Amino acid sequence: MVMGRPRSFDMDKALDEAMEVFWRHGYDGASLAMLTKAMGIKAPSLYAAFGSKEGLLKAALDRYALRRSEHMRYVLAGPTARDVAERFLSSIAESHTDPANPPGCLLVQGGLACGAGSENIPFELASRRAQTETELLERFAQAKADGDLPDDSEPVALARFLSTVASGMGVIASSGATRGALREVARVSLGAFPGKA
Amino acid sequence: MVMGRPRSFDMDKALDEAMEVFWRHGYDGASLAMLTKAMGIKAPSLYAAFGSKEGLLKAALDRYALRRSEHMRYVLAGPTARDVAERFLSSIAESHTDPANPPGCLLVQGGLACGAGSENIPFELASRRAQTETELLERFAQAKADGDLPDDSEPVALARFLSTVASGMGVIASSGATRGALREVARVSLGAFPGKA
DNA sequence: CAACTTTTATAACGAGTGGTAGATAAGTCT
DNA sequence: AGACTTATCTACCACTCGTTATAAAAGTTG
Repeated sequence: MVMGRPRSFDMDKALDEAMEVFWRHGYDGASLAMLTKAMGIKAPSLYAAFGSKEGLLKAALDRYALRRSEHMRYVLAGPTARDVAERFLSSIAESHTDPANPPGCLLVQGGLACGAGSENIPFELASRRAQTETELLERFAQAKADGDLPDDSEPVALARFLSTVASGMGVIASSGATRGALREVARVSLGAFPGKA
Repeated sequence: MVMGRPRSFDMDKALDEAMEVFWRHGYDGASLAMLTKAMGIKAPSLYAAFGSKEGLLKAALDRYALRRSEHMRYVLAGPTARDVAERFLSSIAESHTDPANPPGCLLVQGGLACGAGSENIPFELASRRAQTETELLERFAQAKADGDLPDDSEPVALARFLSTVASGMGVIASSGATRGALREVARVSLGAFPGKA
């Protein structure tokens, strides 16, 4: 079996560039012209590699998830539920204002609302956001079973609360909120979490 | 002076329809075709009345602000700062899941990220969101001065926290979160607020 | 080298974008 | 009624959108 002409661009580098464009402009706002220019390839190469604009987004989201899974591993490894919450919000304050990336969260910036023909993108993003919430939920349910969280605590509500605050932080970060402001939100939010003051 | 042919459509009705389209599809995702169809007018009438697509958005945002100002008057009239916070979050849980409107908040759904040529829309939305935060801030600063809030409380941080939670609720509402879920988030969030348990 | 497979670049596709002339219709005021 | 002003309609503008046909280029394998 013959191999054919090898790909002349680095897929991961190209995906990082595409991720940045989607992050900054959203799915609808990211045009093929922007994407191909940022990725340094022409449209046919893009379509050969990713199938469609939506396919490219999903590949970029997969790569984004890869980054986040490292964060989440650290977050979930917190010794107590409260530590997990603290790590979760703090790491978001940092990552959402990391000057190496566009401000905010790709899963929020990517598109809450889309035009005709892109109706499923918001669902795609929402399902990826839900995954993080589920991870928190499972961690808190375990903490409750272990007696780390009080018996009257509500893991579902706590996970949803943290996930909601995280989305909110994504919104204000994209509007220019500083890292200090996000840290403050994280600190105040933690006041709603059971455990030592 | 002569008056000319009178406008044959109801501006407020048309703006309500435009608002709904922007709300559901975002600024970039709302095409002129969608807008004119929903408003029941043709493009030249739209441009004569609003100048541009962006002008139409601003007019719709003004009308949206009008609605919200009624809510905020009630919210800010709460007897204590904690009541204000409770009213704020509760009213958002209701309004963001009002079946009469698209889910979520127009100021979030409208566009956190936009394409080329619409770069100022996110700023426009952010500045309107900031207004609500400022109103809360002023109310809490007053509460602190009155001794309603403790001396060590931070009105800026509290207002920002509530505003962030509100944005987060907008995000999860647009992803299909139920009214019950939003109420739960509101209830948990209130735990971060100083005052009686 | 020659056969084969895949990627690349050029160029274009039809559809849809926001926006606008130009003509016509519908009112008001003298 | 007739002059005047403004709104509405039809048709269209140049442009961009996501996507793709075609053919040349660049490798690997026999």
